[in-house]
Amino acid sequence: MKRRELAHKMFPDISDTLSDLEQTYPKRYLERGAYVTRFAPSPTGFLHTGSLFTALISKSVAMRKNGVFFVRLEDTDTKREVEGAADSLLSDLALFGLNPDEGFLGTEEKGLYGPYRQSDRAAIYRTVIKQMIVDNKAYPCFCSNSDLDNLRKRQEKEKVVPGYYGRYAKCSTLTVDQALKKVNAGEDYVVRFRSKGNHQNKIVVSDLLRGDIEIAENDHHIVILKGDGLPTYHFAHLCDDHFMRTTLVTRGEEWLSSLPLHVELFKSMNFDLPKYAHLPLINKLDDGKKRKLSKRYDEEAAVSYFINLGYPLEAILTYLMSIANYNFEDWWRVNKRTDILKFPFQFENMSLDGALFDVEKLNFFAREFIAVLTAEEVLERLRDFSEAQNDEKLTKLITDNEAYFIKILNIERGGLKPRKDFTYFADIYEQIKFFFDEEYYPLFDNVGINLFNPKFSKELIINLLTSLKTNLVYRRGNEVWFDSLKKVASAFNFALTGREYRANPALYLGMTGDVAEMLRIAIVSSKQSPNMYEVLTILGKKRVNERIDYAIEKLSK
RNA sequence: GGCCCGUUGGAGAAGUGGUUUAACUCACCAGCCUUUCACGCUGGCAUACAUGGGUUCGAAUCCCGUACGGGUCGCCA
Repeated sequence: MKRRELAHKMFPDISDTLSDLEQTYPKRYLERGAYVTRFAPSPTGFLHTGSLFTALISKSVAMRKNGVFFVRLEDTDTKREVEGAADSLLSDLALFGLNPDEGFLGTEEKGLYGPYRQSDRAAIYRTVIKQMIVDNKAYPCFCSNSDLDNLRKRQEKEKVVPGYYGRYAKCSTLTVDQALKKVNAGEDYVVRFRSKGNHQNKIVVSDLLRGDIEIAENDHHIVILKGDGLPTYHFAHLCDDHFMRTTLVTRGEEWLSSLPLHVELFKSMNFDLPKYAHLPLINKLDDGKKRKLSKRYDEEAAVSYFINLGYPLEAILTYLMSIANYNFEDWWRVNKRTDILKFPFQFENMSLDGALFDVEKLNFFAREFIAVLTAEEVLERLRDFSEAQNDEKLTKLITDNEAYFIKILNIERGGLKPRKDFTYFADIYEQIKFFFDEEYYPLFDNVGINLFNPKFSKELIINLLTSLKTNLVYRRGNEVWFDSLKKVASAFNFALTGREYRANPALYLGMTGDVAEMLRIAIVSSKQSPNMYEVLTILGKKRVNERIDYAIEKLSK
């Protein structure tokens, strides 16, 4: 048989058969209703927010019924491969706790269905293709790039669908002898799938999210093996998801249009078609228009953007899940500290149109998340963050002042109404740095000194601060302390309450709040701060007085 | 352009023919609380069912057309 000769000539190294592969990669034993899903990134850059979304859902679905979630590295595009991308993809995935049950893990592989890196699977692809050549389901194509360019131009002129199909599929009509001759002559070739489809026919394909979709049959003779000997995505999908026994393919909506092709591929090989869930894309609003998040233009497209700002990773997942399932937020409200993978994600509860990425909502979840951590947990994470960012100054500061940090982070933390003022970890030190003298003094020089209300004379402020220094009562609680402040204010003819002041502004210089503000500026160099009594207690009377003295000194100039 | 998917207030989104004068969450605004901020509470904003036909006693919900948005048409994935 001539075709066998051709196949052997093209793939002399292959002696295995399809049934060998079937035996090597047997069907998996699974619980009823369990899914085998996968995360299949190509190492062309950092983890994309959309990929994380897909991975989260794949993992959730697999976990539900003791299925399998595995990672396969799709590294067949050698031109676009980025050094180190595979490792960072994997480490980011691990950071998010989306640990695979099996697959490509960087330095090693786990599982019986490997190799899990496509560049290591050449023998498998070649075995399948060899059989396809024998069965006349595929053929070598000798068209050059310029041949294809010309074809496209011609088709554009003729106003027909561009592509290699039907009467345009020149090499599909080559006889086996002709092909053999070219191969023997050492001509370059790719391998194409011989489609039997008819574009006029409609087929029904099924998607877990969208239901049945009526769509034209594929009739394109797509490339399945590239000139470099590596498979294209479509063909790798066929071989890998069959022999890795994937039962549910979760991928972005952009793949929906190639589904007819994939259906034909599986059918032609008599492989069971996996189920598909084409997930909505995450978009962003750009100049009033909605568009897919783009790696190149949108900083929030790369998960690393949020990692570098120190967003709690749980919050990112929480946000993504809130996009994924409408009933998630209800669950979350009572499970704020529960592993998100415990949430029963369901495809039925997913909306079909791509959501706009909303940083504000992410910030909300992030604040909520940090607010329910203990001070120890916050510090632990702050330390991890500063180490990850190579912030030696902050790292050392934390190491040298652990107990102090804990006190600071404990202000108004805990209880039913915790303070919610940290959104991400890069934010924290900025907000609490006034607690450190080396930060406070320059801060007061640059900022604080200018914050005093011009309504009051410097002399008055100095006198008030001086009085506060000696008359404030610490150690007996917030109430007593604030009473002592009121007493000072009152002695200087400030109204006790805003209401009294507003009723008779002519009678007073100001109100207690004004005095509190002066003190606050002198102590924290800002008009805002957490509860002042707590701040003062943490700083200690000695340092408070030093700061007041400093403010007085500066005001006197 | 062909094909496919989608379309409920600024964002996410509930709703599957009558309980809808359309939930809920974020954002925003106001008031309360309050020594500031944050929290919390109360209220509000937002002319929200793309549009035109049809089916029906009745449509956000079913059908058809149109518009708009997105995706895809590679030896990229």
